[in-house]
Amino acid sequence: MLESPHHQHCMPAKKPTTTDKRASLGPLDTLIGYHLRRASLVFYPDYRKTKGVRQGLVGILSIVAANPGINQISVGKLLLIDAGNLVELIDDLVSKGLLERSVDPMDRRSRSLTITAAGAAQLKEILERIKKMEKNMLGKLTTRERETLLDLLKRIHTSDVSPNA
Amino acid sequence: MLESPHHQHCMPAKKPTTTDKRASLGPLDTLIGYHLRRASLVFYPDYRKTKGVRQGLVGILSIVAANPGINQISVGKLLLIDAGNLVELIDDLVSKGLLERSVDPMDRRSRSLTITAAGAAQLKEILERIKKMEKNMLGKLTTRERETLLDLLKRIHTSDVSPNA
DNA sequence: TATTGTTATACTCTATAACTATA
DNA sequence: TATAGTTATAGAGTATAACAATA
Repeated sequence: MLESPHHQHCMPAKKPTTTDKRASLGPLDTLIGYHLRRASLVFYPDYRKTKGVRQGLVGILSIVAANPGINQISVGKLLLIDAGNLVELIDDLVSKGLLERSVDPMDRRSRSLTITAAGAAQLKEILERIKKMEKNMLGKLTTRERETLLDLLKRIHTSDVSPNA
Repeated sequence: MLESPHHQHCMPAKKPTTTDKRASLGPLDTLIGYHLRRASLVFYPDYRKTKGVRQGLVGILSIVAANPGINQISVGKLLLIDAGNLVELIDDLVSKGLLERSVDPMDRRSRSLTITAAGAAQLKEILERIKKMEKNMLGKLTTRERETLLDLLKRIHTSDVSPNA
């Protein structure tokens, strides 16, 4: 997104046209889903700028690091990534030497994933960058507020409810 | 996402393989960005299921309803949708008879957008569904917690900070 | 028969750039 | 020269389905 609407501050009161930027969101402004999405977008672009890392890659590295030998299906379930879409992501990490994929001798359908030394090093580096970035972006929140936010978010997405009405 | 990992409850303790679903997220679990994204995904699919409405459409209708005569650039800035990507979305709404688009006589470059009666009716209906859905999904939170969440989210994404480190 | 992984495909979302018409 | 809108294109993200190997 190149043109973010965050320029109100240092602007010399541009001549208001029919549609100035003081325009309102209308009822959208009352929807939690909208603000959740919007807040998550604040973080999203920087994930990608961080060393060309795509959406799932940090997640995959983190999970494999924490669960050596985990298989692809399990990783996908944790990250809500479809098995079919996971294949290329892991191909990518394997080809970069960050992960190793081998047939699980206990169940030859499964691929046993482990992180390499290079993968662990890269994960560490990326996590440090992300942490620093998050600290920057959450500067307006107190420590207590950040804890509250994390708690509320977890309680939302750790729900079993999958309403369809 | 067909296979969500929300099935722990009624399952008769499946034989644990090398990689059971009690696997951990690792350091990912400490990142606010991850939990924001994850929580926003809880809401996202249902937006789309609601009458085949795509990502931006509810937002566009809501903004045009609140700001009759607004132009496309302004709508795009409010929703962080690129001007080029907005065209087809508005085409869609116009072709469905939900919006009207006309040349602004004061500035013939601009397109003046207004919502139709059908558009207003549909917006009202969709908003009611979304509100109901949100109430469902936020059932675990008290009213006070919802207010807190909304406040924290707004403070995150209403930031002027766009860190690049 | 069910599960793991793979391939293919299609659709949405996002990003970039070139172009027009107006200002 | 700058802005509003349009068109085209390419890349990610996501969803669906068919298939092989294995259980």
